Amino acid sequence: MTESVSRRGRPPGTSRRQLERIALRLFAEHGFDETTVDQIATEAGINKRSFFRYFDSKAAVLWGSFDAEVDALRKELASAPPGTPVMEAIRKAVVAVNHYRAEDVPELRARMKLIGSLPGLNLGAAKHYDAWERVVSEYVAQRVGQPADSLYPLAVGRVTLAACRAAYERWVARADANLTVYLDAALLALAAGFAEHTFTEEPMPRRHHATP
Amino acid sequence: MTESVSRRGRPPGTSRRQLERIALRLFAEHGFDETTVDQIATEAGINKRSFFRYFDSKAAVLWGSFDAEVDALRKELASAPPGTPVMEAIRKAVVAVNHYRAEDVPELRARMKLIGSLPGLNLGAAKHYDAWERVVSEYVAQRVGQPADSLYPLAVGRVTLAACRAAYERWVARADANLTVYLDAALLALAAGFAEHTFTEEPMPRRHHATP
DNA sequence: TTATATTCGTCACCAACTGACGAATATAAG
DNA sequence: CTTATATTCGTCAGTTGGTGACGAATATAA
Repeated sequence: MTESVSRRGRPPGTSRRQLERIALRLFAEHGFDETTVDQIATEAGINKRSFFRYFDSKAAVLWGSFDAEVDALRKELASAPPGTPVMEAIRKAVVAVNHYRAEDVPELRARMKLIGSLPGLNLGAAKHYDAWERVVSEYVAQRVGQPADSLYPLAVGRVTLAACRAAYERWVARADANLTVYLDAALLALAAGFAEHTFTEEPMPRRHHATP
Repeated sequence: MTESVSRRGRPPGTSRRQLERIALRLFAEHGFDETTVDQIATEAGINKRSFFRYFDSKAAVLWGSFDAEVDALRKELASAPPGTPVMEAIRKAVVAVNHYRAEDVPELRARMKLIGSLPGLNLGAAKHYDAWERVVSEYVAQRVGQPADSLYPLAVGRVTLAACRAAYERWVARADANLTVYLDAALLALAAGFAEHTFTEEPMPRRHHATP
């Protein structure tokens, strides 16, 4: 579709997307640590060295869509109605960005499962999380007229991501509800300061509901 | 002082603490990535292989005191007055655990600086953070009668750590205030749901105040 | 003196990366 | 058609973190 009219030079032997698919499949089959870069590269018909020309690291494969989401979140926040309370705007933006087409959900779930549950998936996480948090922090900074690296914007950024990670984890564990239900519940509770009266039941899956 | 009456076998060539000191110094001088395990081991008069008998990984050196703090937090929460609101109890426990003797502050600061700011210090972080979060989650779970891996306890654990990390980062950046002031401010704002009226100034250092 | 426990150093090895360099393969310019 | 240039590729050699195996070193206990 987005055919870049064929440039000069030797054509690529594969694509980022293709490597991603192969890697995710191997990770799911044999585990992350048990899958070597050599296996992924060989299966894609390229050399190990070339794999690292597509991805900075083995773990970076898992973060492909995450990075794109960070951009989406930035745009979503930029177009938020100016009157909205901060936490409400953040919540709505996060929820909006996390609507996925039904066909994309299985891969997303596999990705999150690897990122969240696998031992040793610590690697490279903070780098990407930081970008996510910074987006929120900068929005808060702009809203309240403080530097983005001052305490409150920083804290809101970190805390929001933390709440989302908890929501992701529950969603992955139960595998039966709409992701946004969990995100919304977690961020609502956050905006309420996690006061006791917000500790009701877990949000209940109402069956899958298609996203527009 | 805690002289373990001299056991059998060949005596250790060095100590965890000694390796820690050497490593932190080298990290500060040349950076984390630029310091090899071989250098640390050689400087301590032992072999690279023996280094890994003291620490599981190179990054684990930075987390020595952190792991101890997790235990302290668990105990602190266990002895919290039952009537206290949850977020208040957590806040007080976190603050209590983070009182350091003045002489220990410089090393703590160096440690946190490496953990928080250095590129590539992502490694192994999640593993330790998880332990921290789980302590809070389990407390919340017990307080509200839900499983520790259900959404709200999970979210409170993650979110609390996130707020603390933001406080740590500001404290490291400004290097002039008492750590607990930042922690307290961040957790108070969290308990208030980060509503706008809590976005005042940054907490102000009142000079260092000795901890009992 | 001998048995046993504990740490140590050495060696061999794997996997994640990285830099260098020339080969392969495409289009564009002459 | 030939040549220049761009782009990706594979190979290779090397560094570093990390692990398993095994015997040597060194202490106390029998």
